[in-house]
Amino acid sequence: MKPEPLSETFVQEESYQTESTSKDRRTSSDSEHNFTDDEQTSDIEFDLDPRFLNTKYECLRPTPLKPKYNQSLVELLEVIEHSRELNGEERNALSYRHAIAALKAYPHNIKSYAEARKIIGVGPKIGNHIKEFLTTDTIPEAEEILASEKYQTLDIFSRVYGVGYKTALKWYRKGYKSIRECMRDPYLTHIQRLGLELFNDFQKKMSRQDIQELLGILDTIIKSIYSDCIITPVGGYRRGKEFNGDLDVVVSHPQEEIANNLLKDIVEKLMDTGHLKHKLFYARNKKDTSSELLSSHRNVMDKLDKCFCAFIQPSTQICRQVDLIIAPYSQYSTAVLGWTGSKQFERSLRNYAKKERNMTLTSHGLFLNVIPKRQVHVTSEREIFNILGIPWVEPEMRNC
DNA sequence: CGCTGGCAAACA
DNA sequence: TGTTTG
DNA sequence: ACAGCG
Repeated sequence: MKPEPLSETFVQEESYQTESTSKDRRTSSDSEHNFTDDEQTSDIEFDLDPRFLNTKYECLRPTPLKPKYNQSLVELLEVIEHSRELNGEERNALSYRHAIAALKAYPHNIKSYAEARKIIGVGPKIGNHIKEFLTTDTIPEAEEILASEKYQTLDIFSRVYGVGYKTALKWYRKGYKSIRECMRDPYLTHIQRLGLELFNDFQKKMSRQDIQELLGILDTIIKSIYSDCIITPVGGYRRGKEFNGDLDVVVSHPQEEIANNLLKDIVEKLMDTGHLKHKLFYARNKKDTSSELLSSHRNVMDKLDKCFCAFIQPSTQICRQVDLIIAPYSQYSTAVLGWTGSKQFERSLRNYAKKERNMTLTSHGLFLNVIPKRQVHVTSEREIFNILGIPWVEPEMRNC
């Protein structure tokens, strides 16, 4: 559990923590011109605020939910990012996400094109958008996107559970303009029909209080089955979001045999008690205790069980999306880490593990990529950070 | 200039 | 296998 | 119609 040799990419233990207490001592930010060195390319960050860790790995620095600076710039870039996603331009969207994540973590407002371009992740194209923003206070392309009927329609359709950009585009081309029209489409999958029917409820955000109500129910019911289950809310709720579209929960139990059958038991009970209305997605992995098949002894290659549910919230009677994930005890910490997100934080972590540590991180384990692949046993989130040699990042600061 | 970019698993 | 999910 | 890296 000791940190591996550090690659000097991250050093600063301080300047790191939730920062704030911004005693603006000489951050070079006010003096809008650096003194001498303009051409002194000797070192990496000249102009950049030294509190900012300039890296392509978002997981190495804390990113708040709401940026303190560059907020409207971030919102506009997010419009372009989303538009790229809706057009299936995945790589392109990813580039915007890198730039956005950096701006959210950046400790003051960007003041110039040159400053922006020094940030890893901001290249010529996005740099130009920022330049436009600095003079016009908006980004023309983002405004055009927001005003376009196509974007508005695709945006709505793609929010339906079971609908991605391909289906959204298909419906748009058929001339549908509303959710109601989509419901008459003759080629709906079962899940899409459900998604359309539940659309209005699923669009309603849950307050933290709403979520606490649901957690109370889950806690009571799950513990009535096995009192020593461990129940951990993850997802946006754990990252501190005030309002959430769904609730993700990781459940585990110290005894492997019990954990193996837990999902079935929980789902049955939730059905019996009338809380669970629909199963949107049910993944049950063969626990395959038959020792004959597959690899050598000690196989234990079970993956997570999970069930994405439509769950009635008693106080409001609104249907809520609740994602239940059952993890064997041995995979509990990687499951919690993996399901806490954000999506970009996960991508970054896994990419870092692979590229910088020759390891593979997934929600069901941490592996060393030697031949054959060897599992690294971990028992806590902190231990995973330590092994990867990454400074601890609070869940509330994983919002990249 | 060419390659990579996070992943696994269900449904139709 | 392609599409979608978290 | 993106950006970084080797």
